[in-house]
Amino acid sequence: MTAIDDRLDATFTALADPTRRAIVARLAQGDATVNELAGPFAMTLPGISKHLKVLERCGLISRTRRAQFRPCHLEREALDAAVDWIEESRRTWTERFDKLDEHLRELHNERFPTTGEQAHD
Amino acid sequence: MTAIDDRLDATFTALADPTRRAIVARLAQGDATVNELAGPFAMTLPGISKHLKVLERCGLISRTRRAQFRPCHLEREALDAAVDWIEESRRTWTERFDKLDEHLRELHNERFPTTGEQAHD
DNA sequence: GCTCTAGTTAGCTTGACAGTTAAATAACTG
DNA sequence: CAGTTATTTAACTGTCAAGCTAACTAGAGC
Repeated sequence: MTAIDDRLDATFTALADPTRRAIVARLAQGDATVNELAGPFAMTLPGISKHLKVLERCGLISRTRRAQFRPCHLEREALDAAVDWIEESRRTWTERFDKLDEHLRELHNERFPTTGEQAHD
Repeated sequence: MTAIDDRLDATFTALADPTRRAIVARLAQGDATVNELAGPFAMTLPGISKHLKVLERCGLISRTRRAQFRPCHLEREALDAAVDWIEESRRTWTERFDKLDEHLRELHNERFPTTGEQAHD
């Protein structure tokens, strides 16, 4: 329970930073080295390195080693976890309105037993 | 561009806090007053009030006034925006692999001109 | 071994944010 | 109007994360 929560904290925190979102978006198009990722930003390399560490710690990216390069790779599972959480909330929310809708329709049918089914606003 | 970015920052930041996620989850089941929302938490009311302000500022919730109560209401659009951003990254990512897949299939067909179409693993 | 490139770690400053208590506002109730 | 309930604002504290510079590690190439 708390483990999942911690992971979600980390993922949403990671995505809360525009630099990190840009990095994720870039990695969505393919793996890249740290220098390639740093290119578009007016930020020092250590800054980028820190962002990558944040992304790595929450599982959003992974890094291998190729010669002196450390190519970064996007991992979709952490993204899935974030979407799943949001969708879960949305699902409940929608369900609730479906029930309300149903309830209103029932009320309507009680009042106008044989009238049509339309219940628009 | 930056406006959307700021909104996303705010939304992901809002969702990065477990208390706020719990509040969102609770509100997904229906509107609630500040005291009702505060109930489950070992936190003072001003603390909750602050969290609600964060959620309100990024558009995740809205608040009306009914007597001395201020019922909170979940707004799905901000949730949608967050999911949309993630899905956009995922879409690119998937597209890329579809292309790779296609490429591999073509390579395979070159090598084994008349063999079957299966190219698993 | 020296040097160039790629990247990380260490140490620091600054600013934002979570949480607190105490006091203020707003609306209902007698 | 005085009192009660619901909620916010103000002011303060402690923690944590973003950014920097400077120094370090790791591998490639001469």
